[in-house]
Amino acid sequence: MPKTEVFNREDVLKQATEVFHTKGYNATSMQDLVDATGLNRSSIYNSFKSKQNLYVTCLKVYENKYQRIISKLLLESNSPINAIKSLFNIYLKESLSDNTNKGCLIINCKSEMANQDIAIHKFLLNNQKGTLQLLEDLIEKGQKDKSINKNKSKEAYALYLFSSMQGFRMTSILVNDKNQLQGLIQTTLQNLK
Amino acid sequence: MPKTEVFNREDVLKQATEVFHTKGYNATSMQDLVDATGLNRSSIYNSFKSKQNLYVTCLKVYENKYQRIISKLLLESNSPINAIKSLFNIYLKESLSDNTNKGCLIINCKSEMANQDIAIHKFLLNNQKGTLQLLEDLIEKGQKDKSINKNKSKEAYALYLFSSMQGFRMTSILVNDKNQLQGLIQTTLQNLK
DNA sequence: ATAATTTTGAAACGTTCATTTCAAATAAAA
DNA sequence: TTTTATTTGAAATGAACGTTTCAAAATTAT
Repeated sequence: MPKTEVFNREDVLKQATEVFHTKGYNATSMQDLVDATGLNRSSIYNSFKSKQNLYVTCLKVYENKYQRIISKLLLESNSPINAIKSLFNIYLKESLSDNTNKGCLIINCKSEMANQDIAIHKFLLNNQKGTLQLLEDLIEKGQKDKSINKNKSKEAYALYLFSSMQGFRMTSILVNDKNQLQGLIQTTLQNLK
Repeated sequence: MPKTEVFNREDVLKQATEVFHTKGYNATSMQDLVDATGLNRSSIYNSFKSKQNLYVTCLKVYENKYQRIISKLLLESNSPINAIKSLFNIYLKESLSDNTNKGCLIINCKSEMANQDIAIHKFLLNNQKGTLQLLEDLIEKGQKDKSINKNKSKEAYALYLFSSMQGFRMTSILVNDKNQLQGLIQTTLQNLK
């Protein structure tokens, strides 16, 4: 009986994410989203409820994308330390290919919204928890196979890497030199060896 | 002949900075600034030209504040590595005492505005250049007095610390546990020893 | 075909935005 | 005290904001 959605939800979210990523939440207007997606205003509200809800949906899609990337990477890597290195290299590659220097959507979100919106605050806490857990598991393995030293606990190293990744993604907004960024990754990881 | 400004410019900038710091640039309205400063709309425009110009002025005041803190700290510290440690500890202290978890004004600015406003982009580049130069000088001294190892060049370690500081300040937005943050500083600095 | 249900388009909602205007108040210099 | 330059207050500017409304179009099942 019902007429069904004609647009491709995945595409629309991709386009909306691109806008939020480039301009941030507050600088993105509903008109920007209408223009970027080609959808009608009311279709957006019909399908995504509100600007804030659409934003959170984009965050989750973005989060999922990286979770899939990381999972794949873990399977491909022969050792935990190489998996970590590959992860940094993905950030490096993305940064170098992004001419608009947008940085990371989730880090931008944290900077702009963490203390302003409780739903987003919750999302960020959950994202952090998951990332730390994943890193802890990796480090535990690395410390067992001796590719990572035992100077610090897995919890300490996980937080270190979590923090380093945020630093790297912030740094690579204004530093676009490949050698410098590769050096930064090396320096960061030398701490674990 | 002229009637002179009655308000205290320093106070007004402090109040405006607080608003920008808490809400970010785009979420801060002129009304917010009027409310926070107690100034009249037209007085703000008269004295600060525009919202964007006021924002940049606040950024510069904030930057100066830290430059003064760091200078003082360099004089007080007996060694470069301790100066660096003290700097991280200042960030730690600020983070723990900031119940609103605002993060760093300049990092928030980079995340929100670096790719949106060329005047701000320029400010950020200059800020980065100054910070890196200061860190390089410190590291050079540390490598001379052997408190910092020579595994990497002073340029590489300066970028590492610059990046680590950004990571730390991002991390401390959602991690408020003193022990964890102290551990993070330790882990970060162990790399230099 | 018809009925049922949803999406769509266009316009309008009331609010808030950054900025401007301008006369009144103010204060230093003459 | 008058002149001169500036700051102030309050109101207004027009544009943009996020969201709602609702009739028309569209699509599927009967």
